[in-house]
Amino acid sequence: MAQRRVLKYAILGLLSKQDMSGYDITSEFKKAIGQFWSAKHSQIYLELKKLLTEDSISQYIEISGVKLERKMYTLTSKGKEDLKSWLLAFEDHVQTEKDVFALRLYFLKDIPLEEIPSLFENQLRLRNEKLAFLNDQYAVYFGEENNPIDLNKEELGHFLVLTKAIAREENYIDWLTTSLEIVKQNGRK
Amino acid sequence: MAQRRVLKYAILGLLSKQDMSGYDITSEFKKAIGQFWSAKHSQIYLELKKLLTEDSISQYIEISGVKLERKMYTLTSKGKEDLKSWLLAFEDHVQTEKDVFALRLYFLKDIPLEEIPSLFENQLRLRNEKLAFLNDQYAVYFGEENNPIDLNKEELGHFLVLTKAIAREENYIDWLTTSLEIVKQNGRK
DNA sequence: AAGCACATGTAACAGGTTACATGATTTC
DNA sequence: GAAATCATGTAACCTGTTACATGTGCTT
Repeated sequence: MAQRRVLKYAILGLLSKQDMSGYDITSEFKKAIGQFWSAKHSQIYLELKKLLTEDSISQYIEISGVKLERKMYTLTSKGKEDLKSWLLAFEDHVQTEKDVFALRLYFLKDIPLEEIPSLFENQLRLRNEKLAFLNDQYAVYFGEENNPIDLNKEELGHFLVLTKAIAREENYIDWLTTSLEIVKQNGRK
Repeated sequence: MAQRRVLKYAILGLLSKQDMSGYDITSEFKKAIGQFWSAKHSQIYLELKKLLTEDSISQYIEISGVKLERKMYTLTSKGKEDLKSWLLAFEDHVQTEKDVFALRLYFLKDIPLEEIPSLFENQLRLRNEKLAFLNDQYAVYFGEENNPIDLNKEELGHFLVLTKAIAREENYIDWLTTSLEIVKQNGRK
């Protein structure tokens, strides 16, 4: 069974930290958590509407400035229950982590040899940019703090996710570097 | 821009190795390439129909046994062109690699401390099972061959994708192991 | 003859992206 | 006053999953 309604639980999880508007939720998906899940504002507003009718969240209005309305959302007790049971569920299998670059490399034989290095170099550039961004984030939030044992539970979730993202990118870059060498040597043979 | 019609190109790529039926394509997604892209048979048959009307592939019938029809598909010259230009395209950004376990960990503060180790252990079990499967595959295809420089171009694609999948799982397992220790120590403080 | 793998298809629904549409507030 | 950001929403379309539906061929 595929994992269903992940966006629902991502939103409930964000709201369990603090009340937010649809716009705030959209912004969160551009930060740390966006490394592992994201959605566009159009989808988020629809999901919020659905969560309201399901009584998992409730809404109130805040005014910014003179008349700009921010629709703020809060978890209901049902929403808290929904979130908690989702967080405690055991996964029975890992889903395919889709990766278009790896897919393309599988079809390597149809790529002219001279085109391959620039494909790798482009990917390396993108991955290095992402890694630099993640390292910046790490420095901002955990720069001085070199012992995660001192973090509170909320910070710890952020820490684990950031270190996961960093490890993932470093591992990707290592594989790209090694593979590029192999392909170059293979081509010279 | 999100990457569009990836399934189309995955199918064209598979057909560039040899003619296949919809069933064969479905089977391929259960092997190495399924680590990076997959689809259900229902979606594959629809996509094949679409590719036929677009003249990217053509169809012929093979009979197995007495009357079981296998609809075989071949790349047309248009299909080969489509595939080639997709393989040479530069990606302008890396997409979010969705990962539900990491998402759940971000919401760690809402998980009771005593439940956390079993969540990690479940994930470790799943990841270790996957790694064992991948290592088996590696042994089957590249067991004796310890020098990828001797591989031909078709085998090289397979090699790179398999080593990528193995590296990904090893990296995941390392992070899980380290993180579980951190969470345990953090909880004792 | 039972069970499993081979083989193809459709329908309903769920999830996600792009484009369209509008207006307020802040910053320079 | 222009531009960027804040803020919310809908419509059309594309992608992907689950369930339904049917039949053949091989192995034991």
